[in-house]
Amino acid sequence: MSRAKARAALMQELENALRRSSAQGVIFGQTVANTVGISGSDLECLDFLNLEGRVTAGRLAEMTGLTTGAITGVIDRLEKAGLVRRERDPADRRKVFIAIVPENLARIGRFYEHMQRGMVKLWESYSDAELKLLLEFATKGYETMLAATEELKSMVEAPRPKPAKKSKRS
Amino acid sequence: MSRAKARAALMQELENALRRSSAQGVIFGQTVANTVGISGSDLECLDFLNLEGRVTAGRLAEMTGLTTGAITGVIDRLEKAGLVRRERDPADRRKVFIAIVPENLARIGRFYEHMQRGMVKLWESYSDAELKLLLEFATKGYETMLAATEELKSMVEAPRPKPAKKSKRS
DNA sequence: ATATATATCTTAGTCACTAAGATAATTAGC
DNA sequence: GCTAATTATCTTAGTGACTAAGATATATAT
Repeated sequence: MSRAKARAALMQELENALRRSSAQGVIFGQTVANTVGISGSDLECLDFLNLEGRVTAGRLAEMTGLTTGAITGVIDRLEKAGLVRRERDPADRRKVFIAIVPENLARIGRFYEHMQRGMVKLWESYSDAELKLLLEFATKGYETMLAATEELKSMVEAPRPKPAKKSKRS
Repeated sequence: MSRAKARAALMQELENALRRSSAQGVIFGQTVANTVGISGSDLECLDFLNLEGRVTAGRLAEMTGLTTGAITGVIDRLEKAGLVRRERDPADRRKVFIAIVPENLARIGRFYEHMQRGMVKLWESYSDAELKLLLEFATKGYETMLAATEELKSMVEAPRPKPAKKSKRS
């Protein structure tokens, strides 16, 4: 096999591996959600809250791609489960910040332990330089996906080049 | 900052980056599905079919974690959209193989093009050795998630150590 | 032959989602 | 300051994908 072909094959393998692991990540998430007794979207929102800290309901809608109405439902369920708290912004009383309730989040952490241990074990097998390479790859991959998502949205949001406002009505 | 601390911080960054990109991957998938006009699960199944080739309905259920009833619906919709075909196994007529219809799949490929280009560009910036490192990481990450998923399922499937059929009734 | 097992499909009911509009608070124009 | 427009969340009605349980059809075992 030529060097170029070998490289193309390597990239194909990498693509498949990334897709497989991405799909498995989705399934893992669903499984955690089932175990906890909440929906996949609910868990996804919790995850965003963990990453970004206290955010408004509207921002959650943006981040997840759900409507604000759906987010209201998500927050209702998470709040009832004691996992998050609504906090009205005193400076702008229209806004509702959603904040995690760390005490109760602990009981979810339990379901990530096995995963966490496995991942740490994997990460530990790499040198600092290798970890940096992986971090850069993950970051750039994220940026690529974000850009592709925006591109796709713009394709779908402007599908009609205008109803062609005919100057002469038929 | 000590070396150990710097390394821990690096790992934390890597974890966040992986979670972010994983979340964005989910959103990208949802966006593609919306654009195509099918559900997220439908697209996920198509993706599995692309990776694994012709598979049975039951295997799709296993792979996605959906019930066989739900898979029937997925296949019905995909078949109606002309994206897959049901093929009864002549050797075991209970089985239904699901096969992609490549001609019609092309119109979906269009929505992956931008993403694909971005990813190829990213991959090309790495040496063969680096690509191998990334492939290994993705593969091991997949295996870790798979194991964690199985572990989680066993936690939930055997939550009660049996009604304890006591040998000596109290 | 009959029973059991396997693979998919059907049915009834549930739950999260969207679209549209209601409510409430803020900002802008006059 | 008063009215209009804007922003942020919530409410409501209706839709669609999902699960659980059981039906159907085929295959294997005793």
